[in-house]
Amino acid sequence: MRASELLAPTLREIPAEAEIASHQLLLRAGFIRKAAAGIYTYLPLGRRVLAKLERIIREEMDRAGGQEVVLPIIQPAELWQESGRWEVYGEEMFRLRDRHQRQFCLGPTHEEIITALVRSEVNSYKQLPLLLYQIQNKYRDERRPRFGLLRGREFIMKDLYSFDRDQEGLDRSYAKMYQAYSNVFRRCGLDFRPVQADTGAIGGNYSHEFMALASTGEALLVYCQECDYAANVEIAAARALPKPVAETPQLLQEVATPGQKTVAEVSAFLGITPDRLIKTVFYEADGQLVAVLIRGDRELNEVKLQNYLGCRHLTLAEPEKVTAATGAPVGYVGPVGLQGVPVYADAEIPYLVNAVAGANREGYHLAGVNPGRDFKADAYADLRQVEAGEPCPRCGAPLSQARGIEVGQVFQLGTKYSRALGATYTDEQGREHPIVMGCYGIGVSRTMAAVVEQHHDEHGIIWPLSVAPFEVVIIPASLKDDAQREAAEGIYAELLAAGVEVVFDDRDERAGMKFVEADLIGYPLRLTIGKKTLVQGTVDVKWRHEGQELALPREGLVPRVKAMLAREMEKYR
RNA sequence: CGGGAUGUAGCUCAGUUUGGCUAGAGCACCUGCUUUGGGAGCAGGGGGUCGCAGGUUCAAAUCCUGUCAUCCCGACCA
Repeated sequence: MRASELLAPTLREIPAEAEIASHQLLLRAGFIRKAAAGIYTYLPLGRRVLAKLERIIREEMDRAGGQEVVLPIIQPAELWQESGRWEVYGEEMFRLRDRHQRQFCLGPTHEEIITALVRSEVNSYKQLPLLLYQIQNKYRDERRPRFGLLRGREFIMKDLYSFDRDQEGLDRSYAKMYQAYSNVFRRCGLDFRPVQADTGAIGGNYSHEFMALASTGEALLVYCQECDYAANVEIAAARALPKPVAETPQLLQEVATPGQKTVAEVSAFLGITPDRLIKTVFYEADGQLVAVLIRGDRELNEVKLQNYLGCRHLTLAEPEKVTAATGAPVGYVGPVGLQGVPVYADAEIPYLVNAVAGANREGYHLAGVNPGRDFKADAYADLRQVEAGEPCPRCGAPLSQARGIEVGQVFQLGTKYSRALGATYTDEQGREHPIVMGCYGIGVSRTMAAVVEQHHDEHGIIWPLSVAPFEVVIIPASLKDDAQREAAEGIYAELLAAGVEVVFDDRDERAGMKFVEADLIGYPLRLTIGKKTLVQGTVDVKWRHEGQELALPREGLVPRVKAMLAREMEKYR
């Protein structure tokens, strides 16, 4: 490709809308342009990176036994009504009507449509297991799209669905995909970690997320330095139980705490540490008010709470409802004497001795609160968020914390969709069973952004060779110099003939500008031809990810470059 | 959806408080000359319904009302 013909419009300045490195650099280097909030156009360079990612994904999916299909983006409402998700998905689904007023949606995911296909085409155990996948646009009308490609409303996803006759079959499919995903992300050059994950609204019972480690990631995860335990904090189990306090239980006593409402205020006012407080938080779980108790220095984990309660919707209760239930405003509520509201306490709560909690009376707290004696919770459970440094639930070594970008997730769905949609098979005895399903997603466009988050410097992107839009860029220092132009043209022709993906920067621009742009775009390998190198019979060769520039002989250059590329590519196998 | 902010040239922004000349700058773009190993210099040039719609006024980028869009924080979420 000649740079003079390549549409790669670079921006000198950082677009005001972009906050994080991947968004800024993909815009500046001319890979993407925004069409609307959360909706992007991929320019030629961006399209080439996507193609590289997709190729790696296809190879790994095919190797694991997957078969590629293309499912429709526009899906009929009936299927979603059958599964019950037409209502559940709510505002996040893009909906539309055709000219006959029939309802459709733009597919936010494809479980329904693939299950419908399989129920009509698969009837026998002889047809199982089956792994079907596609690489397709997905549509989710996010309330708040952000961070460029990391959270869009239209995005590219690889989704594979596995169909097995039983749980053992699903376990095998799941293991295959887990391995395939590890291969994909390793080949993309990502520093990633699979973590145990919540199964969320999609349902199912077992799941891992593949996290690309990045400080800009939206997900928080913990992992063990000693063993291979790693989990999203949403579900990471808290195992640390506090040491018993050797203190004599005292009498319950009301203390005036005028104007002191938060944990920080109350603990400072009373001169105690926050871990002596009981925080009482009210939620509405599918419309029912519940009280949750947690130690003052801890954070409640809403995912754990929701999973424990088994409710569909969980929201913080309105302050008015809290007051109606307790007789006191938020900030002064507590478990002692609380009536008519189920109370769920974190597992640490029973270890507290002489704690402080709200008195259910404005301006007052209770001291000397002793769980069990002064109140009884309806249930105790692990409801708090795990923190860095706590012991690993598996081996006890300290946990570390990191942020990650969720680039993939694997789920065991079970029979949720096959039952809802009637996808069954007949076994050897002629009995009918629901097909056991799994689903496995990779955010392709998000992966592109994640790679940039991990591979960039102050000058621009540093693409891993495996996903770079081109492998090599050729920069002649001056095109006006016929000798340089001819030398560059010759190398370009040879590289093309050798099957190297190469851009020849044949634009009549200053060399400095070409270097700056090449660094911004992130071509892995750069060949520079100048006056000096011509005299020496050499070409300057430089990896984008290294500082050192090498002067290699012009003679035998192309085979040498091919060998360098092959060696570099070994990193991504 | 709640809170905050911003919409002026392709991009980054000034001008809006206190209404008043032909609406500005830098970058980008076009032409010419010079330059040519890290986003060149000089000269000339093109490009703007000031998001949109109403309103107030002799006069609106500027004030008022509505509306749309975009971004940030939060809530929510495969």
